[in-house]
Amino acid sequence: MPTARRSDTTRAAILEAARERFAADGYERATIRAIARDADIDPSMVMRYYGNKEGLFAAASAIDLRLPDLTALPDRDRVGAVLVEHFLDRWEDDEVLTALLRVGVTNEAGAARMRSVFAEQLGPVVRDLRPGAADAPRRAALVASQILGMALTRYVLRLPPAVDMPRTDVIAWLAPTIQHYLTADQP
Amino acid sequence: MPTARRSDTTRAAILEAARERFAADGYERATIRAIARDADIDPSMVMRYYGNKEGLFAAASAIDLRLPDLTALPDRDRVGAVLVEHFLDRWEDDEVLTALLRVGVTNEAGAARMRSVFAEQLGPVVRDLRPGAADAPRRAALVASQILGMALTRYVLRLPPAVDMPRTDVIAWLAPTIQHYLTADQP
DNA sequence: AGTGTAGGCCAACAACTGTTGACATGTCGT
DNA sequence: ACGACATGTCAACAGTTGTTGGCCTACACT
Repeated sequence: MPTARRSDTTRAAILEAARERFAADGYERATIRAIARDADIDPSMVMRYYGNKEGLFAAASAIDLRLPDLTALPDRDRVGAVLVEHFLDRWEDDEVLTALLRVGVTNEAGAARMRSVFAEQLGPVVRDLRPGAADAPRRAALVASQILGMALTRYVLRLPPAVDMPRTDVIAWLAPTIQHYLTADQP
Repeated sequence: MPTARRSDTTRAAILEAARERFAADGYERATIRAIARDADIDPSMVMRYYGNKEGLFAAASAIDLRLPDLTALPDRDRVGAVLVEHFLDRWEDDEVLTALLRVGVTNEAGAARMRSVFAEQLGPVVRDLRPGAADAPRRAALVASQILGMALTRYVLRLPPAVDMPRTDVIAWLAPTIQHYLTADQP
């Protein structure tokens, strides 16, 4: 176990500033200079600690969706609601998700990271829900399409009706959709 | 009626190249120089005809969703399927939609354009479907969230299961969702 | 035929980008 | 107290960006 280094606070400040900038501006417009200014350090420190801009993004975009174990849910009819609720929570308290979405749209490394996050974290959760079903990845992609679509319209594009919709209404509308994608027979 | 100018072919070439670049690269990485190179003209011509980069984007991102009149549909239960099919068509033969999506995520002018397109084109179609209903904008936003979410995962992020899904399967899965958002009672 | 003007090209600008290396400062073990 | 090493600062680099103004060319009208 590596002992705490004196520079850890600087590293952390850089990461936090980077996450904010990537989330607010996307990859290109989030400049190393602006990130360094936010973190109150010299731009060259970013290079020293993270190699280059890609390395910084890789470090800043590490994320754990913290998906719950849906098989442990007493009421199997509520998996859709639970999942929507969980994603709304995650999106609202972790700007990395918005950063990932913004960067993934214009940067191939960001898109790749987005793909692997969903394949490695959402995929297994969906698979465990219907053991032996070969179409689990497809169902996971359908879930992702609705979840990401709502995040896009509500938190990034900010379509007024999507922004104004109360959280409970979002859950009420989206839960049956997600439930359908997860549990319905193939149409 | 203004007579055809000699420069119209150049203007058109610039617009076409701009649409391609914006769709492929987003706003920041679609440089005026690259667009000019594609159109086989000098970068200064872009400025002469469109003022600046923002003006070029405004001109290149004009779009008509060509939404069908859903009230004229004989079978009211098929509005969801018709809409999904229509959007898949539009997305696959008009790169402006991808450009709008890519730019809207990192550029405020792009996001504004996206908002107005959906408010002015999708909004009325949804409103006409349930006359007198006050929640039409909300339903339109829900439809937008699912449509844009699928476009995002399939055409931009390229999640493999979403890319591999045959067109007919996409329609079969998404149609009930859209139908629900358009016609279900408030949950 | 001559001329005004629209169309087009070239070279340059100032600002900004990621990135680098040299140099100063501080901290720690000895 | 001294040297080694981590931490931080400064200035500069080469390249790219949007944008501008001057200049040349070819067409259209009288």
